[in-house]
Amino acid sequence: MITQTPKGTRDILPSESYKWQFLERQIADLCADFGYKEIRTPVFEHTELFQRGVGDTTDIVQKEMYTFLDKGNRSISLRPEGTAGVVRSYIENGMASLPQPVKLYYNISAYRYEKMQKGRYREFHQFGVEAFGSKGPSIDVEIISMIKLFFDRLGLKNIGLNINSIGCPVCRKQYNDKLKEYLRPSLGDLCGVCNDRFNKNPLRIIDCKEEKCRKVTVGAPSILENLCEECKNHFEGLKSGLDNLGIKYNVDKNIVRGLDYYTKSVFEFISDNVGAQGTICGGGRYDGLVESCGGNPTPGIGFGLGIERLLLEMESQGIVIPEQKEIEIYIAAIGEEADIYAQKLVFDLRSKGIAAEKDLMNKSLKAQMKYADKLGAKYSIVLGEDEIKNSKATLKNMKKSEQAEIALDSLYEEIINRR
RNA sequence: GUGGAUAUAGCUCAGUUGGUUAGAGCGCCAGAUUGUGGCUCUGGAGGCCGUGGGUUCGACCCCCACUAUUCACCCCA
Repeated sequence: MITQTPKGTRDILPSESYKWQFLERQIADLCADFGYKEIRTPVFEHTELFQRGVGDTTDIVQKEMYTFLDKGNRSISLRPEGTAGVVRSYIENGMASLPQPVKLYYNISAYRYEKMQKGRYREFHQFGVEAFGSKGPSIDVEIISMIKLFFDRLGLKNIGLNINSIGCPVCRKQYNDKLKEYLRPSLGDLCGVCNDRFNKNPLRIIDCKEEKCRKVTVGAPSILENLCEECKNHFEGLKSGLDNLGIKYNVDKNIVRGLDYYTKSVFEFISDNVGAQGTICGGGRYDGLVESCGGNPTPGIGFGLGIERLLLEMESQGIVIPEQKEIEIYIAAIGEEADIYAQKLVFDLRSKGIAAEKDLMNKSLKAQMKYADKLGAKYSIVLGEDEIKNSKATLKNMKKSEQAEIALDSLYEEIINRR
């Protein structure tokens, strides 16, 4: 059907769009306070970028990307997340020669071919941040505190923060070997997917929800206890930094994140109101990503925050978002002459920044008043022959039902004075 | 990819053991003595009853398929 949006997409109608605009303003303010500048990258990139950047072994790349050949026979993919494009841009535009760290944010749509569910769409929107060049835990703390403040400003409560460290390539390799050793005898008891994971990414087995796999992994060595000295110190630095800011967190050894590029710190903000898709925000450090995409070795960290899920959470917490500015004055006109006069009056008011409306449907006076009421106009005036002849009219306060005689050429001042 | 639920007006939903012109509330439009909204009343527009087959004298209702929506698994924002 051509009168239906494609699966997993939807229209954002005026009854919703003001909420999005509100969040966009909040995001811009937040990022200004933290010194993050906006970056806009293309909706599509070369498929190889995501294969390299997000990871060949991930579900996202293997089965969820919108990939197609363009007319020049290039393999193109719609972005399934925001980080890869930003990393590409960092390298391409030589941002390594900018003052470090480079702190960027974006507010984008992203695309994944997934089965629909509450809080999960094929076209979804993400507010994300990426910071390049800083390897200490202090920027990890900054980024987490930024999200925390964002939620606080929106009035959200009870959003849990889980953190973990998944180590660097060095200690993760050692840990993986240890884990494989532990799991090898019980390989037959693991699910099929985990048998695949055993060679590709054994860390993910810890995260498996299958009952039989959990049984096997109960006593498995944890990555946290097997971090190298540097990673351990980094994680301690993150925790004490959060303590210092009074940010509560829970260490969850099972957070692994589905994207391959993460190293050291990973974190997620969780709600139980959104349904099965409770992760409102997820992120972490990716110290090897810039290099593996072809840049010089550069540490990085970032997060992605799902706008749809955020809105669901705000709704379930009963948070009211202010609507667009109301119509200040409705000018009702009777007859053709008055209508022409009203057109000019409305234009003059609008030119000066006053939201004004007039009839466009040839409605009766009564219907015009009704319409003014539905628009939520604060004031109305009625223009007929007499008013135009005398240059005077009655200004009516719609809420209080009070009326006052005013001169037409002082209408602007009268409205301003009543604000 | 696996499993469940659902599909009637713009929205939220009724619709009798299968029976003749398919209903309500909200919303929209217009009126209720000629120039003033909200409350009330009256009227109107608006439905291929998701699509296609089947059973039946007869299907919104029963059966099958498809499509779409939705929830969960998985994955993730």
